[in-house]
This record gives sequence, C-alpha cells and structure tokens, in this order.
Amino acid sequence: MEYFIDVIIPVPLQKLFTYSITASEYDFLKVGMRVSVPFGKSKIYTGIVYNIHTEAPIVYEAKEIHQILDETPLVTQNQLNLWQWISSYYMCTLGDVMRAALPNAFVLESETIVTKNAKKVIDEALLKDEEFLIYDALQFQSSLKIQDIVNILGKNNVLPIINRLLEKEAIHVDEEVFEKYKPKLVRYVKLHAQYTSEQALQQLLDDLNRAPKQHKVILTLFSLSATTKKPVKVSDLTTASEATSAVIKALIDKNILEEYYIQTDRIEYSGEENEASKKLNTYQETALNDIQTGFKQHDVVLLHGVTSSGKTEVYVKLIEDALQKKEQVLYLLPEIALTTQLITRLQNYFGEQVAVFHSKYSSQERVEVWNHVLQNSAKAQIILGARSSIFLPFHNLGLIIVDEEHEQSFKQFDPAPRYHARDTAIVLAHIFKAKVLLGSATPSLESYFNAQQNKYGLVEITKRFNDVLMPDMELVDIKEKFKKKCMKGHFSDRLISEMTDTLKEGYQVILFQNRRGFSPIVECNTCGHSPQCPNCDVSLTYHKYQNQLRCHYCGYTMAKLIKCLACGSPDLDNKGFGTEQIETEVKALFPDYKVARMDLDTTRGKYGYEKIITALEQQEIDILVGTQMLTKGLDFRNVKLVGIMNADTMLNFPDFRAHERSFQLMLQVSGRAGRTNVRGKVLIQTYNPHHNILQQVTTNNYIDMYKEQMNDRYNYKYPPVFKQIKITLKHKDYVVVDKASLWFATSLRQVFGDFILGPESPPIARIRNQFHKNILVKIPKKQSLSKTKEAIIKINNSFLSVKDFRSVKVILNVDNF
DNA sequence: AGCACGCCGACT
DNA sequence: GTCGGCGTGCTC
Repeated sequence: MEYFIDVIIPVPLQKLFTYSITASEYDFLKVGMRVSVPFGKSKIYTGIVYNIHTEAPIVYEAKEIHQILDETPLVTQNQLNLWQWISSYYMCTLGDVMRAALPNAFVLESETIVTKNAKKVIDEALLKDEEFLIYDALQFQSSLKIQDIVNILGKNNVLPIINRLLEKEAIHVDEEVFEKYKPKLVRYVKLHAQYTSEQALQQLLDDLNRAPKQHKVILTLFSLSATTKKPVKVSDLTTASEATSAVIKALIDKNILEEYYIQTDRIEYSGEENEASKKLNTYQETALNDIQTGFKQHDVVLLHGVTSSGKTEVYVKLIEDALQKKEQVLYLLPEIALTTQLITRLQNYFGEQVAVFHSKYSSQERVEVWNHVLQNSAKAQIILGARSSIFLPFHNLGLIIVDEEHEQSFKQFDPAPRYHARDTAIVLAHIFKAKVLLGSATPSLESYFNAQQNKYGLVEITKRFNDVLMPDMELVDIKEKFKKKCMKGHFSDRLISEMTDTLKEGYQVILFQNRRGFSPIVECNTCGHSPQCPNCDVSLTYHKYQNQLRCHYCGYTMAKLIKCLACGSPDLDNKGFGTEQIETEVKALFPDYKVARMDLDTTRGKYGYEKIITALEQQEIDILVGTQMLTKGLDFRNVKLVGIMNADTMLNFPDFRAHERSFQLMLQVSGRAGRTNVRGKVLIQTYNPHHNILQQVTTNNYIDMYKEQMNDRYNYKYPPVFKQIKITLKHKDYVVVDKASLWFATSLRQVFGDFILGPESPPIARIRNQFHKNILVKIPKKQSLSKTKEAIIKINNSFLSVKDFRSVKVILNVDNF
C-alpha cells in the first residue's frame, strides 16, 4: 500500500500538493502537523498536512517528504475549516491563509549553505577573482550563506559564480532548514554537588580566601537561596554580589558552581491579586440581561452604547460567565485601540488568564501565545488581540467580543487574505457554536442593518456612565469667519476663545485634524507647479520637522525645495494643512502651554504611542494635536474641549462610506471630551454647517444618519444592500492595464450586465510605478455569491491565459470596504 | 510567489 | 566574445 499526504504550502497557488510517505510516517502523521517538503528545484518549504490518504496521483510522481516537524498537530481541524472558509469566501489560496495564520517562526524555509569541497584540491590560479574571494573566505569560515556571499562580493547576483565553483567541484551546496523558534532559557547556578557537606564547604571558603570576589559570590549565593528559597538566576547573583560575569565564569570553570537552564515564558504577568469586577449600574445591568436574552435567539448581538457608557464593564461580566463555563474568550480590538490602558484593566480583573496577541509582539512571543491557546492552558483563557488573533488554535471558544466593531482596520487590505476579522470571527464562532458580541458607539451600517433585519440581536445603552452629559456640540462656520476676518490661520475666534477658557480652568484640549504632515501641497506662486512623487501620481507632502517632502504612498522623500523645479521662482506657497502645521500654529497662539502631536510620524517607535498617552494622562501636555489615532477608546479624564479643525475634508472624501465614516469619526473624537462630571465641549469647524451629517453629529442622532445613509445605499446599490467585490489590475505600463482592464470588464459584463462598474482609474492612478485600474462587481442579495465568485474565477483564468496580460497583477477584494 | 531556463543588448 | 537584462513556464 502506498501512502500520501496533501499539504498546504505557503505560496499563492490554488492547489494542494501531494507527497508520498512511508507506512510508519502514515501511522505517525496527523492532520494539522507540519512537514518540511522539497518544492521546486531546490527549495524546502514548511507545509501543513491537510489530509492523509492512499490515492496515488495519476499525472505525476509524488515526491517524498523531507521531514516531520511536529509531534502533535499544531493546527486544529477547526482552524483548517476556518482557513477553507476564508480561502473560498475571500477568494485567495490556502497558502495565503496559512501565511497569515501561522506565526512566522513556525514557517521554516530552507537556506542555501555553501561549504568547501574538502576532497578535492583546487588550483587557485584557475579561479577567477570573484570565485577566489569566496573560495578563500571558506578557508576561514566553514560555511557561507547566500547573504554572506552577497556581502563579500558586494553584488546581488551571485548564483552564476556559485554555479561555476560548483562545476569546478570546489564547493558543496546544501539546503538547510532552521527552527526559528527558540525557547527562552534563563541561566541559573547552584553550588556543585561535591560541596554539600559542611566540611567540604568550609574547606572551599578557606581556599577562596585569596580570591575575595569569588568568596563574596559564594556567600551571596547562600544568602539569596536562603531568603528566596528558590533557584538563583545568574543575573540576580551578579547584581547582588556586584561580581562580573568573568568571576562567575571562573567559578563555573573551577567546578565550584554548576550552571543550568530553565525554560521560561517571554511574556509574564506579574500583577497583584485580581480585583472583583465592578457592580453594574442599572443601564449596564439592563444591557447585560438583554444581551443574555439576545443570545438565546441570536448567535450575534450588537451592543450599541454611546461613548463612555461603560461597555467594558458589561464585557467583563460576560467574560466571567464564559470562564465559569470553562470556555475560552476572544476579545478582538482594532490594533490601535489595544493599549496598555485596556490590557491592564482586564488584567486587573482576570490576572494571568489574559493573553495578549499583538503585532508588536515578536514572532517568538506569538509562538508562546499560540502554544498556550493550543494547550488550553490557564494562561490563555482570554485572548485579547487584534484581527490576526482569530487565527489562534482555540479549543472550546465560548464567546467572541468584537469591540469598536465599526473600525475599518478589522479588514485586511494587503496582502491576501483580504479578510474582515469581524465577519470571520462570526464564522469562527459558528464553528464552535459560540456567541459573538459586537460593540460600538457608532455601529457600522452593515451591522446595524443586520440587526434591523433581525439577523443579529440589538441592545442599546443610551446613557453615559454616571449620567455624565454628552458633550455640548457647536458648529463653527469658517466660511463666514473668513469673510469677517475672524480667522487666525486655521483657528476661528470661537475655537481660540474656547481653548483659552478651557486652558485657564486647567483642563486639556484635543485638536483633531485627519491628515498628517505640514501641508499636503507645495505650490509655486509663479507657475503653479507643485512637486510630484516620481513613483506615484500624488503631490508630495511637506513635512516641516525633517524639512522634507514626502510621499505618503511609497515613502519617497526629497529635501525641501528652495526654488520651483519648473520655473526657478523662489516664491513657493503651502496649500492645505496637516497636523504638523496645526501644531506650529497652536504653539504660536498659545506659547505658554505644552503642545504635543500624535500621528503616524510621532508614534513610530515601539513605545512612541504609549509615551504620548502617558504624558497626556499625567497632564504634561495641555494641547494634543492628532489624527484619527486619537479616537480609539482612550479614556482621558481631564480633557474638556475637542476641536475638529476641518470637517469638510472627510465629508468630501471620494468613497461611498465617507459620510458614515465622518459621522463615526466625529462622534468618536467627541467622546474624548468631558468624561467626568464636567460637561465637555466640542467645536466643529466647517464650510458647510448645514450638511446633514454635521447636523446628525451635533444631535448625536445615529438613527437619522442610518436611515438617510441606507437610503443612499439602496439608491446607488452599495453595501450593505448589495455585496461587492473589487477587482484591481496593476501594471507598470498604462497601455497594458488599460487594455487588460477593458477586456476583464467586458467579459464580466457578458455575465453580469449592468452590475459591473468600471474599469476606472482610481484617484491615485499610479502607486510605486504601477498603474491601477479598478472594476467593481455589485452583487444583489438574491444573486448567489458563490456562483458569482465561480464566474469571476473563470474569467480570471481565461484572462491569465491571454499572453499579453500575463504580467498584469490581478487583486480580488471581497467586501472591499 | 520564487526560481530556473532561455534569448537579446552593452561591456571587456 | 561574455555578462546580465527580464519574458515564460513550472512547482507535488
């Protein structure tokens, strides 16, 4: 009998790959284990066993596997089912899903290792210069990686040289696979066993009298182990005895001390006793009851609670319930809201049962979280994480909370799999028969729509915690203010006077400007020319801090211009404005107060974000200027005034969700004002104070916004009324994408008729030297989604077989919003 | 996606 | 003459 396995390989190929295995491997292997397999001419890849069978492939001979990498499955059957769903719903390969799902320390790739051929004597005179350099390097180093050779030769294409050396039999080339995950080991020391007797010990101390430092180390070791009654870490010993590592090493070399290692977790929770959860107020209590009743009828419940209504406390109660039933809980948050504030808050309640899964964690740390979840260990009963935590190997998931459900960062845009974590979480919950709670102060239209359609349960909290009043909202007509000359830079007199009052009272101010940089466009006043990015079709943004022009799409930078590139005139002007410019203006207007800025540029480092938050909390900052980063669930007690510098840029954004987004953004920012008993104030500067969205924001009227927007969605056939798939074509040659996209759209129209929009050049037609074209497929609710996808895949396949279009990249994006 | 194989311009 | 550019085809 022959045995085979089908394997998922992390490459974007639609197929599984079949390998042959031996009978004993057949007995040992289980679905979900990792194997390393040869793939292509020379590479070795990590694959996941997808199924095990005895059907020999017909048209080719299966290769043998290279190695089995696990003792027990790393991926559960439930996960594989989820992967399968993602791959078919979001139209990507299982390989794409695998790459996104596994911490990359689990995915080993082979590396080419070059070693010297010891059996053959080579006449070095026969070697060319570059060949000799490598051969010579191998005299000193037993092996070289490809990257080492690249460094030695100072050029990238080194394969021909390696091949020539190989031909001359001067070297060997091997593929080696390295395990990337290394458990963290901590070094401990103890006294060698031969000194256990009193007598031997006394002798030792006498002997060491002439080595005072070593003597001191031994004495310190005694006192440390006496007080802590625990093994002694080398690091603790060195600090306590003030000895250098050389002294410790000497003692180990002399066999007086014995070193040993203990494996530890990289992430340790070292908190106090757990706090009892807070008692809920009546609104929260009602909400909790409603959610629990809702779960009896619906698998998904949407909790619509105004900002600072205390949703987290309700979550905590639900988590307690789930834990009591011995179920795991997944708490999903947008990356940016995953702050220390919230983590500590949950850890206060649940202590070390909380595990955090974060993009800022190293790959090694992620492996540890993965293993804890897989083993259902006590340390991972509650997973707090960003979108990728839906991929963890849960066992008995009972509850998923998706907080800030409306956040678009739950959707992954690039690379594939382009999944939406909220929607995938609902499927994940379904696999486990678990419940999902979606929470938001400003639910997405699609979730609210689902609730209205009775697909989800709906629970609302309309009162803020402690009955704190909603902030007082005021619209400032800046068109009017400009006319009356009441503007200083981008600040209206209203905003300045409110700021002055607030600051005088000792409260803090937040200014919101949804655009970073100093000014988006530098324009020549003589000829109107503005510098463009050489790789993308956008104007460069001026960043004052580094005094440079930068492209926000590809990262291209150039020094700030002194003269216009086109006409040489030095008369350059800054048009538009960003956070940096606001910051500069505030500093000039309020020189006595501390101003800080929070955007992508100031939060780059690992703790950049935390630093600003802490500074604001400790009131080291009086005025904070920032982008939408400010909106994410932060709880600042002392902020009383929020200023929205310009509401129009977001309202006019060319996207069918611009209005919905603006509403959400403005209400979320407003929620930062007045979180205690002092009533907050929000000023919104705009050119169109009569815009419906602005009216709905100021009256906090979600329902009106919902109804009006849904009306538009019906009329213009947009989600959630229609489903949609966006197809993006990219190529470096405009003529090629243009033709290709026309071909694609025409084929689609033959099947779907008027439900195809485009092809269209996006507002930014070229990014990183690639021209883009978009085609939108609108899918009515009654049309089968899977049939639609099949048709698209079919068209895509025939598209790829057209020779001229082969070099065009096609990106399929399901639910591209 | 990588990566090898294969066919045409710019250098010794 | 070679080196190296990237078009095309394949991966169990």
